[in-house]
Amino acid sequence: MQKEIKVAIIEDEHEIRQLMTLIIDGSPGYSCKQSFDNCEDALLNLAADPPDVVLMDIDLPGISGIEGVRKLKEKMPGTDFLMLTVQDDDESIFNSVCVGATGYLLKDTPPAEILKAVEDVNKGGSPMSASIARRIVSSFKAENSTSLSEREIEILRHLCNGENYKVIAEKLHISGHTVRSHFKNIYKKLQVSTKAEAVKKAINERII
Amino acid sequence: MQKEIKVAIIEDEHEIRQLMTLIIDGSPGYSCKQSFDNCEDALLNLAADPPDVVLMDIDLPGISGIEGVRKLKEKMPGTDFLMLTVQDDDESIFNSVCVGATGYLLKDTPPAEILKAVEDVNKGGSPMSASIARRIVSSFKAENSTSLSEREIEILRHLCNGENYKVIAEKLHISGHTVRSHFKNIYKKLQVSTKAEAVKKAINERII
DNA sequence: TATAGAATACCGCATATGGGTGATTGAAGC
DNA sequence: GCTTCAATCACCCATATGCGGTATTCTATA
Repeated sequence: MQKEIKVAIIEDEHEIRQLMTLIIDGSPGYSCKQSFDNCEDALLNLAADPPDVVLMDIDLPGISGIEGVRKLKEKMPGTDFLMLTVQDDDESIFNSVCVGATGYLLKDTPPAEILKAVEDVNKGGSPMSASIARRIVSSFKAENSTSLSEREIEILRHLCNGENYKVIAEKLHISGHTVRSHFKNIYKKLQVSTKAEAVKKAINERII
Repeated sequence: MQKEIKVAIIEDEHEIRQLMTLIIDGSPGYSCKQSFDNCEDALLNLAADPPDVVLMDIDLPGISGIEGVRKLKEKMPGTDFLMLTVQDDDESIFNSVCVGATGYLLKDTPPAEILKAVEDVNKGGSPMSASIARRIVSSFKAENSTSLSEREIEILRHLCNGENYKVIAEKLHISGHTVRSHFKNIYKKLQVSTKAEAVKKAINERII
């Protein structure tokens, strides 16, 4: 058997924290010697003996779990963070993974699956509750069908590289006037009126 | 028990296809009455009786599995696609989820887990092999270290909404001059020189 | 306490940009 | 043969933008 997986818990509700601690510490292959009811204490004490995996709640008094991951991750880059929360809104999910959480479980996850998730994280995976995974995967899906012509997409691509009309015109061997005409049509089709919006839309809708 | 989950397989290797068909069709709660060794045939026949889940290989003769998902998804928007492939490069993974695959398994996944994944997909999840999930989650992680101040990030956010200096100034109750000063600093820090580039960088590096 | 950085504010200048309008050409489709 | 549309080019005008400066205030933090 491999080395025991060292787990820490940050969770403000005593009952849940104690229950989780008991479950983890009582399971062979896992240990949980550190638990906190807020991020501030964790920030002061956790880095002294970094765990392999941290189970992190989001709705905490003081520093939120998301902010906590960001700060703790700096001190313990080798530790994986697994969110364990009731929050299932997009903002919480995406902010969590953006700051470095490697997994995201909802609190209705049965204990056996939480243990499996901890092991999974430790092995290099990213366990997520089914609905969370779906949302993350869906976020990649292209919302196709913007009726931009080939040429317009080409120009949009140049725009995204920060090139101005003149440069684009030179690269495409057309006049600046033409580039501007294309831009006007692109703006109309994308329903925007500035370069900034066009770039945003181009990236978010994966046109480019 | 719920309705049987109807599964279809698209996989060019006969042995694997037959084996998978047998495993799925032989498992209670699952049926597999349709299997193809290429996307072309699937495109002609599958939509007549859309399955719940399609297990899709990527490396196929003719139309690739990724292109196949894109085309089939148009015809059968209610069907979920689960990639089952040896390809574990970033391009395959991200292209798959971008065209609409809802799960991604590597071929070394044991049959029991494949069955579980099919069920998971059908329930609204997005099963992924551990290393795949990690890669997708990691793709969100902000490569921090853009030392933008809070205020600068706030201004960048407004920029991404297509607002110009004047509008941003009004919204933040500061003068246009100040907004422009902030922009200068933002450009310096991001090493860009236009709004378009700034927006691109802001989105790609998830600063906003 | 000294220093750095953040946020604020201002000036001037050359150029880029967005809006409006209009025209020609060639290929695709009816 | 006619229509439509993408692609090309053109002009006018008001404003926005990027770049070069300079300066004050406040707050961390070394």
